Amino acid sequence: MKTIEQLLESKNIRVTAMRLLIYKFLAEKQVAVTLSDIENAFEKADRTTLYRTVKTFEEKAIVHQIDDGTGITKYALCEKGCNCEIETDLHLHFHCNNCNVTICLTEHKIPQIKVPDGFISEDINLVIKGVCDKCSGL
Amino acid sequence: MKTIEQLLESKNIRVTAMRLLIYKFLAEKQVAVTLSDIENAFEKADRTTLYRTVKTFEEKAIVHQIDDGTGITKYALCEKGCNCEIETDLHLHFHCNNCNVTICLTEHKIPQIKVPDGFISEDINLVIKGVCDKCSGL
DNA sequence: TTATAAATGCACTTCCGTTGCATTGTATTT
DNA sequence: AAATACAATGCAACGGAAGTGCATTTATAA
Ligand SMILES: [Mn+2]
Ligand SMILES: [Mn+2]
Ligand SMILES: [Zn+2]
Ligand SMILES: [Zn+2]
Repeated sequence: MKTIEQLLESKNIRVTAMRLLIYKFLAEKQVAVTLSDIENAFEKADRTTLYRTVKTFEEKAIVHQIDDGTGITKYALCEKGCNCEIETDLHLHFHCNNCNVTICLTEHKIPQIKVPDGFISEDINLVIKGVCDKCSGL
Repeated sequence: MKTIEQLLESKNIRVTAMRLLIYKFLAEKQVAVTLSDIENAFEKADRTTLYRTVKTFEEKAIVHQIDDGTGITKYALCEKGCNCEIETDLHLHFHCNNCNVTICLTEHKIPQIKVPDGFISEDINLVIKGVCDKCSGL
């Protein structure tokens, strides 16, 4: 089991207090978070620092960005072993219309989609909207 | 073959010069357009009017909104016979990373996606990014 | 024609993402 | 340990796009 420090070092980015805190925050959350979510969790930190920290994490494939259609960018930790640098991790994302939460369905990979002749598929974004397990009561 | 006037009347919205122009503009385009695209095409018209016209078209299921992940909302005419009011028309959208164009693949419906127990799927957004037929040269 | 409601135009606001630049902090070299 | 080099942080400001309030114009109906 790698420590967070070791993870950051392995990605060649400096270990700083802020980065450790933000990583831990993301790790605790089971859901995708917005920049504002992080901002609210660390009121003392500057928005820009949080923004750039997340961007750095993204570049280094520590987190991935999620566009769930709400218009607000969300972020979630990558799975261990995911290789976002090379190709997108093609799991589904689910957005709950009731509690407004967005989660990674990492177990559910996006099926192969056939595109018309002449088109080349490089990346796929699939977001399902509906009611989540917590809200459906099923 | 319905005229545009008849279409608008059938949806219970007034036929105005602006609406006819915007409809024709959308009909000519084979690709999804942004509000800015429309703005540039009709420099004399006010942005708000264009914005509200498109919103009206959307409510009446004349156009549908497309979130292609670029962060800028795009719009395209609905197919005749689509029933966006009741349920989303589940066709794919393709975004070309080269020419930056987004198009409706109306013939390509989104396959059935299995969601985990307890989750209820109400709507699906599927965007494929890559190289379009015009750009691929295939 | 007049009354009623919808469409349009202008101004303004809000929100998110993003950048420039000065300052602080960390690591490396001498 | 001190000096150097570079990365991280904080503050301020910007830009684009979406959205709203309100006055004015235009279309429909009485
Ligand atoms: Mn995810
Ligand atoms: Mn479409
Ligand atoms: Zn929910
Ligand atoms: Zn193209």
